[in-house]
Amino acid sequence: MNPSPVAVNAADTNGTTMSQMQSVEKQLREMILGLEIGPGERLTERWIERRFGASRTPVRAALLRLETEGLICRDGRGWTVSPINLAELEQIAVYREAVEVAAVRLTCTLSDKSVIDDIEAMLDSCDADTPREEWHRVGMDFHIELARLSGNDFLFRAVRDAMTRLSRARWLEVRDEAALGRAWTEHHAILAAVRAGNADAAARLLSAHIIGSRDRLVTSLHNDRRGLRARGFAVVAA
Amino acid sequence: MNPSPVAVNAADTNGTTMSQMQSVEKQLREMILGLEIGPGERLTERWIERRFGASRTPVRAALLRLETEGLICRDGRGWTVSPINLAELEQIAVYREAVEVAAVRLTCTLSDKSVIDDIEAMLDSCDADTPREEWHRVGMDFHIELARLSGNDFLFRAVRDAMTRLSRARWLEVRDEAALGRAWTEHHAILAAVRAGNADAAARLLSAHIIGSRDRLVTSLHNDRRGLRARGFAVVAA
DNA sequence: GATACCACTTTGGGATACCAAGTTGGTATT
DNA sequence: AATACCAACTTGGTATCCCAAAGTGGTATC
Repeated sequence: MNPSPVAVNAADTNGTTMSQMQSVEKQLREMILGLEIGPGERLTERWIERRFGASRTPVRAALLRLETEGLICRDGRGWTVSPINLAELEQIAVYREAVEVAAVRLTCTLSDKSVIDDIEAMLDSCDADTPREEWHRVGMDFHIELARLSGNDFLFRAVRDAMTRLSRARWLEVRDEAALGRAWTEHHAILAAVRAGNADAAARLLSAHIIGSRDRLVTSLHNDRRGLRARGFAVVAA
Repeated sequence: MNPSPVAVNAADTNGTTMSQMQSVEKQLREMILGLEIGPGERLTERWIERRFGASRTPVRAALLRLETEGLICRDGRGWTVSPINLAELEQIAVYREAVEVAAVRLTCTLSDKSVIDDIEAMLDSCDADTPREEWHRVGMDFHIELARLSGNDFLFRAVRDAMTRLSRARWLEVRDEAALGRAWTEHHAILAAVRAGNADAAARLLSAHIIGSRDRLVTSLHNDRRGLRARGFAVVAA
């Protein structure tokens, strides 16, 4: 994490040049989500300026946006990468349960079930050789894409934002292979219920999946609290 | 809406001076929600600078925040006050139903029911002499405060933000006195169910209330579409 | 009269200068 | 050695300046 005073002007997938603000926002978000900047770490606008070769105007705009995402928070005067907050993780799970269940119930009423195939293909793209990072991403995208199918933008954004907030914690989790396989199985079961148009079953399975994941996540983080703190990560107890 | 080049540095309830950014954000939000700036109207950073006597940095920060609230949106190059979008209103109602029902179910499990009294008192503070504007505010705050009781910050914020987005539309609605009384009655019925700890009943009543309100709101706006457009308000059809 | 063209204005994006408040490190005093 | 104090530095908040691009209006040409 050494400042390199080199302007990096990223380009989006269309090849068009992003604004400095978007560039800084994107890169900083990736550094935070990728734990290159640890939870609880202090941020100064000046450091970000030098690190990304941008001036303060786009840096501050990016910080404001990341604040609304909950990835950083004000620390009196100054900015801090949001700590991992176990109480918050539990609350998010309840929130997710509400919006994801509502979304999946909507999705079950859809006539066109073919879009389910895309999600199933995404799940099946993971096998024993797939790196953990990819499992992690697919596990998140499953929930996000499933919510997108509901057609309700607010439910979709709620799920996407909640998964973003959970992302770092899920990555920190000391997760054994069995847990990954378990999630994979549960995801498939949920999809099967959606495909059958069985809203009640899909809702029940999804709800149990979310709450179960939460419990394992919180337990895992709680047990590994010391290890995480030793790595310099701020973990706030529930 | 004439620019008056006078710096207005508002103060918050603590008497401490707000930053320019907060001041601009607050005042601009009030102008938008109060329909002093109509839905669909164009905004320029320069106009806001002059209007509030602030410079561009705080103005741009305020605009970024209001964008995440959905009150304004980018218009290519430039900003526009978000139009009233009937399709969006319908989606928000589904979103509200999900989060508010989840919140009220949590609230029903609370042991301390005395906090319910505060909300009931708020409802009862409205009578025949109360101005419409106050009825409007209390009607929104009922839902927000009920969600706050759940103790879940994400559900609370979701409800608060959704109500903010609905605010302008509800204010535009051509609402007869009977509808106001109807909402008041339904609010009381919901509170009674919560007080009795009857989560299923509370959920059912709240759900019906939200969906019923949505249908009346959308119908009202749809019928009055021409009148609203004549007032210069952009209303996007569902 | 219609249209192509060009100078001028306005706009948002960015860079930088300045300021007040808060830290920090060193120094003089006890 | 402990402490009170002060100067220099750092930081976020703000104002201002510059720039490229998009819009605008007038004009010359056909």
